[in-house]
Amino acid sequence: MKEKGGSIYHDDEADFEVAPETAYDVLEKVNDSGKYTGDFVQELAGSDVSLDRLMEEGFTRPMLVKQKNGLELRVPSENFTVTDVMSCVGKRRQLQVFRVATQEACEMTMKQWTDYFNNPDRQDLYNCISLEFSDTRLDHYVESPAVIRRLDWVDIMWPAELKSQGDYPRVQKYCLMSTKGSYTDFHIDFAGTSVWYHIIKGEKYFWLIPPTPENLNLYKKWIQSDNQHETFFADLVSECQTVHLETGNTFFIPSGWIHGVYTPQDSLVFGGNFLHSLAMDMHIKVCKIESSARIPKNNRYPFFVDMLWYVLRSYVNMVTGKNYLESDDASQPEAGNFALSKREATGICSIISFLENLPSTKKKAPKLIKDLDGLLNDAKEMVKKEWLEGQIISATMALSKKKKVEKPKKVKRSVPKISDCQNKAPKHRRMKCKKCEPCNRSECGECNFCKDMKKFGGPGRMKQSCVMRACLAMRLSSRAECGLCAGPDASAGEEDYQKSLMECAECNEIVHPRCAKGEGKIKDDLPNLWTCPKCVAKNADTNGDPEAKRPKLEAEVAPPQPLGMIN
DNA sequence: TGAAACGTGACT
DNA sequence: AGTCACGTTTCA
Ligand SMILES: [Zn+2]
Ligand SMILES: [Zn+2]
Ligand SMILES: [Zn+2]
Ligand SMILES: [Zn+2]
Repeated sequence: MKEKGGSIYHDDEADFEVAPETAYDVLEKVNDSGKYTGDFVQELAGSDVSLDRLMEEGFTRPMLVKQKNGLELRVPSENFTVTDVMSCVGKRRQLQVFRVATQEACEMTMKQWTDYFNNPDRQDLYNCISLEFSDTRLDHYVESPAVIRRLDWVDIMWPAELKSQGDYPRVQKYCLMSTKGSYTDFHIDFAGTSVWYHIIKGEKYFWLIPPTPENLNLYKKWIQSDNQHETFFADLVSECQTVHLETGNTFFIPSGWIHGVYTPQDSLVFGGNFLHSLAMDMHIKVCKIESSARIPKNNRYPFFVDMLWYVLRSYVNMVTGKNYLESDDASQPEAGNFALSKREATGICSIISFLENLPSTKKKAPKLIKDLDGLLNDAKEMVKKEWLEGQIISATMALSKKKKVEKPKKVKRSVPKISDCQNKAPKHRRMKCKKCEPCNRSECGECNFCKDMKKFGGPGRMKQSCVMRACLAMRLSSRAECGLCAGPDASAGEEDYQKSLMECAECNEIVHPRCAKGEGKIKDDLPNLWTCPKCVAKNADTNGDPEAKRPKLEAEVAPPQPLGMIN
């Protein structure tokens, strides 16, 4: 995963190399589109991207859907900005970004990133392609196309019990923010995951290469070569196709496809990676390539082997009715009544042989399966039996109907304690920011609050804003004052006076941090919100333990996840 | 002064 | 936990 700028770096002035630089001009490659004449991409209407179609065709060609209607994809409008992303994920969220000039990964906060992105005078090119946001408020604004949800192994194979606890491969929802001129060199997404990819705003330019055995061999050699980034991989293969994506387009990349990405315009993209039953062989193939290339764990599909065990157990359950999952909701309805198609059986054979041949160090039971050998034996028996001839995938079809798991809502914190009930200032009403994407939407006319409005023929009693217009960054009233320095000679009106005011989430007091003594604890849910020094001290008192509140239980610590989707 | 709609509390 | 109703705040 290397990032490069669109232009050649000087290689004539130094006989020492700082870092492997491009030996070609990416823009030149973009303009040389006549050279890459493959014909793989299917252009479809959203409603044509159906489960039936994918199961029939096997999802082996990239698909382009220009208008999202029919995909049942939920995304914000093209007015959604990087600032809105910040409002959702929090200013202090750490991002992994790539510095284009040096091609190195580095970290910055969401706030730093937003300031960088919103300033048109950019000194350096950076590219952010690895913000997984399913643990943030953004989660509710983005949902993958319906057909993807019915294929994604995380949704249909991973135990719901674990997923609802946040214990699952978190690669389903990425936000990609790319500056004009960014480039991601050729790669295969981890474990040969397929990708859905929706352009909220901007443009993307893909080079696409099918994962034929020849191309995979070339790719293997190329990623292990010393001069990988001096060679434009598309020039090594016999067939490559380019595709230019624009605002509103949705793109689907099949398993294993080798692709490079250029960013012709600043762009905001939502997308996700997924494993699925139509590409079992490819997942194993790519996993083996990654292992032999010693790809670091951070850049691989998390819990891939665990996932294979869960997949195997799901098929064994569907076909034989036997259950190897230690869980309450272990069995599917009508389990035991399904057969395997030839393609399913072939894929499952790949998985069986992969799991069987794991070195004993890696043959570790996933959390909810104990009897690995029993499962393997039953799986082997299962694939020996006759499979449904001609029938398209059956067990998979049945599994695709598995219900979506509900996330536990964020627990409303702090039961009102006796100490809290005292000296609480009256709540200050916050106002819509009028800048974020929801603030600038028009009324949907369909939600409960809209229907209540007189303008939509309702009684007008509820007096609430349209749910689609819920502000992402509710601001303090413009007449808010510092409770400490406000007075006749206060410097109200100065720009900083308003901007730096902080409201305490617990006692509701509004003060300047500089006027309060002690350290407050800034909150990221709303602008200008913190726990004031007084309340921080009070909490420390109440808890007895002044420093750390409560040590996190092992189960609460998020499992390690990859640093990023590779586009 | 009127329109918009926030925060809260009662009800289910 | 979700729905509904209302007094009241804020802005223009
Ligand atoms: Zn509405
Ligand atoms: Zn807003
Ligand atoms: Zn002050
Ligand atoms: Zn406070």
